[in-house]
Amino acid sequence: MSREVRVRFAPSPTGALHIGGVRTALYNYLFARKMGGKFLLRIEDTDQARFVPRAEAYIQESLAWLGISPDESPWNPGEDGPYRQSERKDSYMKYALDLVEAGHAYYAFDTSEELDAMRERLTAARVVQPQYNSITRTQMNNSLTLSEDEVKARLASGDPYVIRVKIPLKEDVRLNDMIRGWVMVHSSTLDDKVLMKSDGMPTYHLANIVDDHLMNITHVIRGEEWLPSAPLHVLLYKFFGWEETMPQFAHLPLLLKPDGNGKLSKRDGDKLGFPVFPLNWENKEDGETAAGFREAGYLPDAFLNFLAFLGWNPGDEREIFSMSELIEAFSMERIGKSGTKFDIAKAKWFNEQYLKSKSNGELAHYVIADAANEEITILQDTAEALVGLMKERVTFPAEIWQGSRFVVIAPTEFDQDIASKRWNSDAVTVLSAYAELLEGFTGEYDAETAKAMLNETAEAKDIKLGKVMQAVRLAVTGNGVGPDMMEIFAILGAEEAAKRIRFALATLDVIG
RNA sequence: GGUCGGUUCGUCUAGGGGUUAGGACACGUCCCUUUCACGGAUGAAACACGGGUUCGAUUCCCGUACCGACUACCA
Repeated sequence: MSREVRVRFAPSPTGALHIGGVRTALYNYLFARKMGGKFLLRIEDTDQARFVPRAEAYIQESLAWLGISPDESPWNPGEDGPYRQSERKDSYMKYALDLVEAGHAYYAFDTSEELDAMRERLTAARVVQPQYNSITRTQMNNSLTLSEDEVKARLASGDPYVIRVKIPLKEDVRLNDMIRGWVMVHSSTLDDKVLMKSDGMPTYHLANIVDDHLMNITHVIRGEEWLPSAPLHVLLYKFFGWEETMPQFAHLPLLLKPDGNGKLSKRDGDKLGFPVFPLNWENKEDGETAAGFREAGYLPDAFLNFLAFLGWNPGDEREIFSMSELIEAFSMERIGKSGTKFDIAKAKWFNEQYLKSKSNGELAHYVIADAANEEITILQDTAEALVGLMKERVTFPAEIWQGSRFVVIAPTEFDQDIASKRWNSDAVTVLSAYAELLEGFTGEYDAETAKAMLNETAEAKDIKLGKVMQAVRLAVTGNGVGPDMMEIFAILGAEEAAKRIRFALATLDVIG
């Protein structure tokens, strides 16, 4: 009988949540939903030195922005809480002690100076792997080398100590990773990792096993950087006698730098000019802000779609997926094994696709807000019209207002380059006649009539419309490029169009 | 250095013992067009290398190279 699927995303609140972490959260979420199970969020705050208070809220807001909603979390706890490791602190020592009792762990009193000395000694002796292991522990200060009385005395006197796992000398450790298949490691290459730190907090290795067991986690889906320590985790499950319910592991391929070498990091984003975080993050220490996808203008559903395809694909040629479609199509088997280079051009393409697919009404608020930033108030109808003009030609919402603000603000200056090439006598002839026509016009002025009237005007003067079109655009918008001219006329209305043409006629000098 | 993982167009990838090795992004060309885009069409572009196994290997096995992760009282 199979258990209900329960997965967790377990970030550390040490700063902004990296995009790779967001993808890990997404895959966990998709898997849980696909399997009809639960997705939990657990905060791994066992490192007191690196703790950043605002990071937790950042994680919460990032997931909320993308619609990755945990079924259980510090903010909506279920029955297996608490959901912060710091609040579970008391339970870890008991488990560590159980391991000591069973001979699978031991106390170690070595100071960091002694540890450094040991590593130096081993390096000098050309030991290939200087580490605290089954060989070297015999030369250190621990409950395996010290007498029972001395250990008791040290413990009683409050000497700082850690608890280390006692890795067996010779044992093949194997695990069946859902993405990578069988991975085998010999225990002799593992070291006696610290389980309990001297500050009384557990390390990740102990805490994640204890918590995953207590919280009935069935699948551990995490980044590939954990693969080397996975054998240790398997050993720990065995030592605790929890093999029966040991979760299945799935180690996700890493997100790589665009230029090919190494894990994607914060610095890459700064260097290459794109975000690596979901939301803006202000670093309180240096006062700098790391860019976020949200603030850069990425739509949450587009970003989500992009993220899902970084290492996964549905196996057919579809590319546009909503969250529910992702859930439907998702499967662990279709996650790739190799690292994925981060390609911002693809992210932009997704954003363009989503922008185009949205209604003008949905996007109008961006335009209203951007205009408001310039202390210009525009109506919903106007905003929607501007969206209609621009949404198929931009990558980000901010470009809508930028590319159409001339509709609201009549040009007072004109592109000199275009003027010097196109503002000829033909243009002036046609525009003068068109302005006159518009000034007497009282009918419905839409894109079609605007065009028909312009055509008639040009024909009457025996001038090819194409020859003067750029001049028309220049007169009305001040620019040589932009969205469909007739649509612009329709939004402006006959009166305003005439006014602008008159202004241009009075302002610009005819060439030739 | 050691352990582990990975390697199909520039990038994301499909495929998989016999295929014209497919798609998408980006790029080139053409069409559409009042500009710039959108859109449509089209082009260039890949199985890291060497050995096996096999009638046949890009696909399976081994090795090499390269890339990466890990190698803390951080996660």
